[in-house]
Amino acid sequence: MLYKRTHMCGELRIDNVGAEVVLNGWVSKARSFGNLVFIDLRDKTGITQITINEDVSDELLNKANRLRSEYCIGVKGKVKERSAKNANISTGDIEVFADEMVIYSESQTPPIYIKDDDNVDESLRLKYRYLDLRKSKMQRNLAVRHAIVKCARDYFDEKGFLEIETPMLIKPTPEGARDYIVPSRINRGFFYALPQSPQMFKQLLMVSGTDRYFQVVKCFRDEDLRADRQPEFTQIDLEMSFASGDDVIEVQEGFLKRLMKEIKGIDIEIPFPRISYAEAMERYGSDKPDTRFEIELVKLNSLFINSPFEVFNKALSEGGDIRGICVPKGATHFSRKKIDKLAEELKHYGAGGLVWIKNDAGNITSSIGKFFSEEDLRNILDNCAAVNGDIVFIVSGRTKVTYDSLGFLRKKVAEALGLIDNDKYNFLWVVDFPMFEEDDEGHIKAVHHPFTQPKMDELYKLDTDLLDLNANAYDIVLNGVELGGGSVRIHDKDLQEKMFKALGLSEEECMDKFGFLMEAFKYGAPPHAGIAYGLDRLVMLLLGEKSIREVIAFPKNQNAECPVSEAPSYPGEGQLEELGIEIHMDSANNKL
RNA sequence: GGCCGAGUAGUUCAGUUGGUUAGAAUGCCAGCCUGUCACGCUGGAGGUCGACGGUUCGAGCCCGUUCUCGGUCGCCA
Repeated sequence: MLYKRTHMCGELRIDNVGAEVVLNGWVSKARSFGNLVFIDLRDKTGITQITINEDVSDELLNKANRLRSEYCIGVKGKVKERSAKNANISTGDIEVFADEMVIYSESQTPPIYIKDDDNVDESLRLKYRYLDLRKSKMQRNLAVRHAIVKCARDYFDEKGFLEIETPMLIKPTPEGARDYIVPSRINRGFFYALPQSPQMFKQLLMVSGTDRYFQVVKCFRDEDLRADRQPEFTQIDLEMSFASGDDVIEVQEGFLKRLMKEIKGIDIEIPFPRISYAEAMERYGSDKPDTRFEIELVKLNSLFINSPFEVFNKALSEGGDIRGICVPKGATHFSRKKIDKLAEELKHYGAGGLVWIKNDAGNITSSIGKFFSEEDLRNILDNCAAVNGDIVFIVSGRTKVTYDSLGFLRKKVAEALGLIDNDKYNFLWVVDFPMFEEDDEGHIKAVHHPFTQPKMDELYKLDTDLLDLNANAYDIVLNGVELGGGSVRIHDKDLQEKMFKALGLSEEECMDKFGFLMEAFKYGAPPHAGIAYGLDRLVMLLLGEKSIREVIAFPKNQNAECPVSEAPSYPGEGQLEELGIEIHMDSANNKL
């Protein structure tokens, strides 16, 4: 039996009093007085109180007394005004007096509570995700995600973009992140890869004359997980022909402005500020700076030439730097113990130690007090614009170490001191990324990807100073999180070949990996540029969530497993045999 | 792979210096209850203290190993 519902559980209001209604949903809570039973009936829209007493029939009352949490039921009844109203819920003015009720299915005692502030262990939530998703917060998160995607589709449709699907089974290109590999039965011994991004196909679409492409697309990377990183994630991916970087940025600012208005009801100012990668690193120690608070890095090298503190001398003589940050009103907040703990955390970033100087009510103290006079210490404080009550933290070492440590530290202390305004949405373009960087083994690799066009006026550096060459690339950053990145692409075959060569790829490798793109570039490729957003991160930020798992229906756990279905699993001998695949048992983990 | 944190009832947690039968809240079960909405009252069930090993007269607690989960660094063109 199925009752055809007339309303959702969050809909009925005082105006509906007197109406005969039918509701379907789950028992959120049953409160029984024996001869009077109240049911909080829940669906994704809210809760309606169902009232059942002995006036109708003993059978109905008995059935009501059998109800337990999460039973799935249908109710027919009449809307009445409540004698005791509940201001906490939207339907609190009314209740439905049940005439009939059907129990669609019973429920065992659920392993997690279905309420928003339930701080149950995350692995339990993920295992019983279908129960977790019954929470109103999770339903809201899914709805907001939908609204964001719809907004993107509407906006880009209006701007002349076509949503076009690109293949999910593509050629493995083991550059950068690890691919997920899919065996082919028809081509035994050969494999597809799941795309890390639709990059090359969207460029082919530009060659195809599609002009403006976009796609809401799943992407896959077989790398370790984080709170903001899942092995399968969704991008809003787009590409524009005959477009400069500025053209792309302008369209995106229109999108993000509209998105913020539709989703958050906030008017944000465009155009967004733009800062260069070099400036972002120098001021914030990060290529995705959170600009909601003022703390900035200060380079202090010149203050410590031939200083009595050997550690700083060593850093300078090895070509490193000394940088500091001033934490306003931090002098009393940071005890020795807290500072030691921070120093310990900074070791992750390669910092050998953390030097501090406090101005506590005019009283200057410092971890390097015995090396410097009070006058010297005051001079350092002045250079960091520190005033009474402030504390200055200083890190020395390789340039990257000072950036990474202090970039982390400025965020850490801002959080600790409550300096971050959570209602602020600071969008920011970071531009002029370097084209190449050196990894630890001294290999040259692309910072962005090898299809990124260099700054054309710096092109000569391809032959002289690769590491000094900047890319025509841009990242969109919101509140310290990289929301997306894009670039002007190379559309010239010769330049693309030069890029591959600079990356140390042989002609043979290039043809094998990227030959089809190079081939396409022989037939009139238009200048083009694009960008891709991490949808999950975007939704996370707009909802104020700390993890993208909160905005993904069925996320993977830290071991990249699906806790609901228990993927991945062993495919079975038959399948493997058909694919011509043999598992070396000693290399497989002990789950086999 | 490294580092940090966590693992005790279905769930969230407490558990003192190593000492009798491991507690609380909530949930669950039973009974009573006609205006609750964190309903109330009475009673009850529920534990391999993640696992293994060691120290000890005695281990939830100390030591070692290991497993699981989360955070993070490496990694993420």
